[in-house]
Amino acid sequence: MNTIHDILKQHELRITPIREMVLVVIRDSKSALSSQDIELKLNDIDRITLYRTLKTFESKGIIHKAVDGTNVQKFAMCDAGCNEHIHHDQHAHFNCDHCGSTFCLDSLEIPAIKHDTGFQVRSMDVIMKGICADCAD
Amino acid sequence: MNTIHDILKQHELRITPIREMVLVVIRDSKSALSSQDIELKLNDIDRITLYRTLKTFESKGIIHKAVDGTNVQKFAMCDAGCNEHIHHDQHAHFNCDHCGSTFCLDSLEIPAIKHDTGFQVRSMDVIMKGICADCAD
DNA sequence: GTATACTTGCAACGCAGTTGCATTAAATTA
DNA sequence: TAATTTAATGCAACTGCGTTGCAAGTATAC
Ligand SMILES: [Mn+2]
Ligand SMILES: [Mn+2]
Ligand SMILES: [Zn+2]
Ligand SMILES: [Zn+2]
Repeated sequence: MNTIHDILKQHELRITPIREMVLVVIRDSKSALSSQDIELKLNDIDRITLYRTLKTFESKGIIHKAVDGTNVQKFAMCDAGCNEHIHHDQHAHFNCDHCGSTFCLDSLEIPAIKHDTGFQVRSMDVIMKGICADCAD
Repeated sequence: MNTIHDILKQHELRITPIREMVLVVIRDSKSALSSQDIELKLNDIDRITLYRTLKTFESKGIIHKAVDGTNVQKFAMCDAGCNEHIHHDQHAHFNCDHCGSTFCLDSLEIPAIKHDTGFQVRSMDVIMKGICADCAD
């Protein structure tokens, strides 16, 4: 099993109360979270420390940015296999027009799109917009 | 033919020197432009006026945002058929890792991606990252 | 030409995110 | 367990992109 403690260890990060709390919040969320989302769930966490914590987690392959077309960064857990060197989070993201939540669509297969345009594609992001399952009810 | 003058008229906008200048810059650019990009090409244009001009153009269907995964808005010309009510700019965008330029890939067909996830998809953005044709040389 | 409605320019502001630096705390070692 | 080392934290100040309020200026319609 992968406890929060283990995850931090595995990525060679010091175990601190802030890191544990932040990682718990991200792990237990169904949707990707912004820095502010997390700030609201954790009382009295320092804004700057939180930004730095997120950057650290991202660089270590613990979390990834969920590109959703808004101008606010949102983060979600990475695959188990991600690390400092390799991020393989090639899945689409869904951003709800109604509630603003952003979800990872891990299960969704992104087809390699053909192109003979002279552009060398190295990675791709797919952003879907619409109404999320919760808001559809 | 569609002169700058005509485009503004067709979208029921007053003809002003600033609007003409800004639209010329956007029309003549191969890549999507940020507010700052435009500011640098036009001497002494007021920052705020420029932002408002871009918003106006966007709302009228003259230009559209080129979603490129950066946190800076970039704009490019719309299809001839876009207007106040209908934007149909459903094409991928390419953002160069090397020079940072963003290009519309109008010719590129975006396949409807299958999904049985409970999410109602209304629109989609595709962002490709890599090396652009110019930087590949 | 005059009236009207829209556009422009300036100042001040809001918000997400960053940088510098002193203080504090986790891990290592003895 | 205590000393040492190295990294994390917290505060202040700052940057950059974009917005809002308001007074002055200008394009358009009559
Ligand atoms: Mn994701
Ligand atoms: Mn485009
Ligand atoms: Zn929703
Ligand atoms: Zn390039």
